[in-house]
Amino acid sequence: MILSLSELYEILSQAYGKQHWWPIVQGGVSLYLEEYSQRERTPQEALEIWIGAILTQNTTWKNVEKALTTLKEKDVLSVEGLLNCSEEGLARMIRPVGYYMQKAKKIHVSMRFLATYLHGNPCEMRSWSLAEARHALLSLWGIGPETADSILLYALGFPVFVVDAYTRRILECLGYEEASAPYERLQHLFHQKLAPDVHLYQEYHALFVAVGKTCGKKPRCSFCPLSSWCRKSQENVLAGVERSPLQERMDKKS
DNA sequence: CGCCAGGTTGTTG
DNA sequence: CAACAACATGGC
Repeated sequence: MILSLSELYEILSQAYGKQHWWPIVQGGVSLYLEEYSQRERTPQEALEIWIGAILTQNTTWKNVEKALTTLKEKDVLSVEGLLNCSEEGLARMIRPVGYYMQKAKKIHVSMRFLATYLHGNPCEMRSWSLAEARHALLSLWGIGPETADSILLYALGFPVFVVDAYTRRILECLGYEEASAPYERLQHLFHQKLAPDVHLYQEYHALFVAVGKTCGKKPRCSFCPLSSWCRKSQENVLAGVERSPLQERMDKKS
């Protein structure tokens, strides 16, 4: 039998502990505070999460941290502040995240939306229905399903499950047929099997990222808490796919 | 030097 | 609708 989604959560939760997502950047470092799960995000925090969700598209968080730090130093991490920057100027400030021209434009599009429909306050979206809010986000250029759901779940506190590349990879390793299904179908699987609990969804997605880092395209099965349930683990050990850094150097020489 | 990272959009069969 | 290119920096 394959692991149920509830069992999977328990295993990851015990292996990695509380993740306290989504982080807020302060003094150049990311803070993962317990209080985030005990109160609603402030408008300022919600905006930072919104921007961060765009910046982190196909990029490491470390680079997003740098960009957010620069935006704070320049004191432009606000709807008005960002709209007062030219897209070129904004692009320069977020350069480390890559795709900076596109992302600068994406940020402007979102900020114009916030200024026009929400008085510049993302938290006002909490009075919308989940369906309306999600539809509005997806209509914005630069916001796809994962970014929309990250904003809904982490900035606004809607009970939506965030699906990402790691989610697919892990589920595939565990033998789930749905792993390659379209985004909404995979999301439906989680909504169907788990209670609509915001805190659970926030932690669960963060845990997928945590375990996903040990199970990249270079699997490190010996450090993975899922190895005994994982299809690939056995194959990798037998086929010698998992290499130590030393072995990898040897491979390159020959 | 090559591959990859908490995706999205536009183009093509 | 699936497959693919383009977008681009930083870390290992």
